[in-house]
Amino acid sequence: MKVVFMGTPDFSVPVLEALVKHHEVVCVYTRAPKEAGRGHKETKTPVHLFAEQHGIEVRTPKTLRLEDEQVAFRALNADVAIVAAYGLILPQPILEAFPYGCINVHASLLPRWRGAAPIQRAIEAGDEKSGVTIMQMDVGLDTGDMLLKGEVDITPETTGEILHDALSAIGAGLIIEVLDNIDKIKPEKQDDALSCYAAKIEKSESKLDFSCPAEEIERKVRAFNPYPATYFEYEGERFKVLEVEALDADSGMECGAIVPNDTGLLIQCGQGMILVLKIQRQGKKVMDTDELLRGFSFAEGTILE
RNA sequence: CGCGGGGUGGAGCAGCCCGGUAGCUCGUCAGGCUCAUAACCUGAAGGUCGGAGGUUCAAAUCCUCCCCCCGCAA
Repeated sequence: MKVVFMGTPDFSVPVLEALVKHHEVVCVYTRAPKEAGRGHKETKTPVHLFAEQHGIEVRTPKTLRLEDEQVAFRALNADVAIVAAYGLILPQPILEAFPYGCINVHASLLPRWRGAAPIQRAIEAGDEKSGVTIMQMDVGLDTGDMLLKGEVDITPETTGEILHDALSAIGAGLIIEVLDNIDKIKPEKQDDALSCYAAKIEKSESKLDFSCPAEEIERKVRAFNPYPATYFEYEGERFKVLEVEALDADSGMECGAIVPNDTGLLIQCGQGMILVLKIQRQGKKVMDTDELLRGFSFAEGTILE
């Protein structure tokens, strides 16, 4: 099929890669390059770079609301547009531009976790399953009819990164399957009653709140690993926390207290304690906590806020 | 020109501001103690202090340039 691809981050790349292999990708839409990274150099999106390497035309409109853009889009005369974490709203004329419309690769088992950060929210909430839903887009936010799903278990070891990579790969496989059977698949409506929204992750959420139960903190650390990662502050310095173990025991000290022990960095939480296993100091690499503790020590009894 | 931290024996850190050839915790190896041990004791090996210049009687420590890693911000 003749396909237009719309996507932006790393998540989208495997999907694009699969499309390139099995179909004719005539044009790629992605977010415009922006100043990012150290030195604020202009940076192209992962999808942009991939498309360039494969000699595919790249377009980076700021919005698709303008009629000129919509005309240019339709002029591509494709069969379908595949959307995977693109980042721009698609207005009605875009959704209806091609015979098979716009088909979205969404990183959750819809109708659960519609919205921006389904991967992290699923882990954070303690879901036992996640997955990918391929759906026919409509004007709502991830409300379109579902075409195909793929599931994956969330285990106690599943981090945001692991789930992200798994879903990206699953999505790449499913989209090919959908396109191969596009005329046979029966769209299924979403049950709005079962829906929930995966709010965008705010910076402020990265800071750990030790008044929460240890288990909740453990899930959040896992969900946010490696990005944006959780942290706490100690003597004005930021320590990223990449992996913890929740302990079902209490020290009797107040929340956030560094509990004296000879195992490692132990912190009292609202209920239970956490043992920090992987940590990253500012300017340093991620390391096992006991490694850091060979040359650095946290004062026992300090209350982390 | 966005802001900032760091590169010191295998690992993690200190020393650098106030120059005088390197220290701590751990690991490794050997020996000892012990019923035994990840515990303890004794000893040993292991570093051109990221690289190149410069200043100086003397630089890990001061100056210049380069390479690499990372945090914030975006």
